[in-house]
Amino acid sequence: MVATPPTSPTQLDSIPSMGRSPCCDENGLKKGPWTPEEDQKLIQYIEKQGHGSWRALPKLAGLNRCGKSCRLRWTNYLRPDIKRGKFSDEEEQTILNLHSILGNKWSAIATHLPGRTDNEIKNFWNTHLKKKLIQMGFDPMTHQPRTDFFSALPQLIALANLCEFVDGWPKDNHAARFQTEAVQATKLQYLQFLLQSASTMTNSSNSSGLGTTTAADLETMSLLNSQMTSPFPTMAPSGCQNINGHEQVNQIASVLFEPPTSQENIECYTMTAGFSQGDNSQITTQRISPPSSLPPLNGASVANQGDVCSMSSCNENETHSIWPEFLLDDQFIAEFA
DNA sequence: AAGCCACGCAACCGCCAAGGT
DNA sequence: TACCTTGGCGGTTGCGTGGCT
Repeated sequence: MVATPPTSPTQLDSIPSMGRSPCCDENGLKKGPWTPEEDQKLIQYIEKQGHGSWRALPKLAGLNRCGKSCRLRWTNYLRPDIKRGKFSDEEEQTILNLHSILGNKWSAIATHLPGRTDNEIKNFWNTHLKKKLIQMGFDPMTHQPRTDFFSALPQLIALANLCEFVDGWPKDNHAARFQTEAVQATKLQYLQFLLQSASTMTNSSNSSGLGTTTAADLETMSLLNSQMTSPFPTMAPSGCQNINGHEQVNQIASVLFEPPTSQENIECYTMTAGFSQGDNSQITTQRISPPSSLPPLNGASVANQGDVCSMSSCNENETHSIWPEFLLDDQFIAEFA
């Protein structure tokens, strides 16, 4: 079988020095971009003899290259089973899922994507997926929502509330649109956070490590991830409904809002997320330990040790205070799914 | 038309682990 | 056991390209 060099000779001829230029030529060995002639020599030799010892190969194949360079050229570019072209949505999703589990183990990830090289996946990650995750508010390394989200959220919400405050004033299109977008972004981030927290819990409770991760675990994580990484949360509530029982729901609250652990009273911060619905209800969250530089919004409260931050539906004008317990019920999930 | 800049990607570098002597 | 060789991996670099001003 003859491998087709992905870059045609004419293309290469027109590109005198693609990629990194030769920085030195230790031992007189050539470095830098491969020419079509070199590619042909390498392909022909490996097809006839196999690569055997990479160190010995260059001499035997008549190439003035080091073995390492030959191996790299073959495995990343000339190998006949390499799949070129854009990554499909399925491949992208696979990379995201595997990266959330394996991290930057590109070679391990590549074993799950036939025809794709670790180098290609790595490049795709660095140029596309990483940015995509960042744009969506996720830390690309941990796949968790960025930890600076809640510290940035109050400003966002304060601005949104400001718009509400001046509701009586004539609102221009920009202000109205900003408020809408702020609310949308808040909703998106919040729901993604919920899902990710659920995913984390599922992962940690069902498996103690990679070696014990079951197919069911992977399936669950994959499901949650696929919901999480969609451009806008249109997920069905089923992902959350997998979490059975009130106790686990309260664990989510713990993860989300980090209840106070000290004996001292801690200032509580009220975040009005403003998830306005047709029935005029809102989702209101209470958060412990606000950024000290920002004043509390909408009526500060004091939380005692053991209090669990709350999130519940309430009417627009209801006084916000510490709720006795966190309740994430199916109604909420369904309401905002 | 020219300059600037961000992006994509091939290729190199340095390190590490495994296997052989 | 220590050293050497080899292959493999992840991080990084730097050039070409295309879009924008």
